[in-house]
Amino acid sequence: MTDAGATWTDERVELLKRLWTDGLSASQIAAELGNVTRNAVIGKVHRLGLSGRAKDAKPTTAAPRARKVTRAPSAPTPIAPQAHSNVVLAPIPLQPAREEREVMVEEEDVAIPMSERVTIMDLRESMCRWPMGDPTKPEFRFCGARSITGLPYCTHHARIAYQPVTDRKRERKLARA
DNA sequence: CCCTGATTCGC
DNA sequence: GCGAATCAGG
Repeated sequence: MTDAGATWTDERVELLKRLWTDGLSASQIAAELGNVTRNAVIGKVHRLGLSGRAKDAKPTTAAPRARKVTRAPSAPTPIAPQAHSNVVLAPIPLQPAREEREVMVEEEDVAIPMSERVTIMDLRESMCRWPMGDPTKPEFRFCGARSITGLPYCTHHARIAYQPVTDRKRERKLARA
């Protein structure tokens, strides 16, 4: 790949258009595209002639805050994935090789407070999008912890997601001597 | 302080 | 055309 993805290809422009029309904020889109800042996104949006998108149930500025969804305890509303096909798509992290996976699951289980897990409806750009569980099931959740600004994951999951596949385990052990 | 989009202007 | 810096605001 000669270009590191930091160029406006047709695909990226299409995604940009779709996300912008869907009401996502520039920074959300930037984080989703990767390798671009929110300024770049805004600049491109204006150059494309898209500004002020649909005036649909939008307050004034800012992204649509997560809505609180009330559901009856006896009849939990399943979250249908197909119903939100044009909303935020969670980037599925690369699945590490078996050795890494053991470590990953281990740490994940320990470090994540269940109380912070959120559904896609409550997911915000500033929240960790680490997918948990089967996306086809209603129980599917995201980590939801505070994400690093500009990254889709919290510090914990960013570590896991972006870990170089090289010797980090040995490094850790050797470092504590 | 967190965030939003809008504009300018050097590249 | 591009986007960082800046501006103006919630």
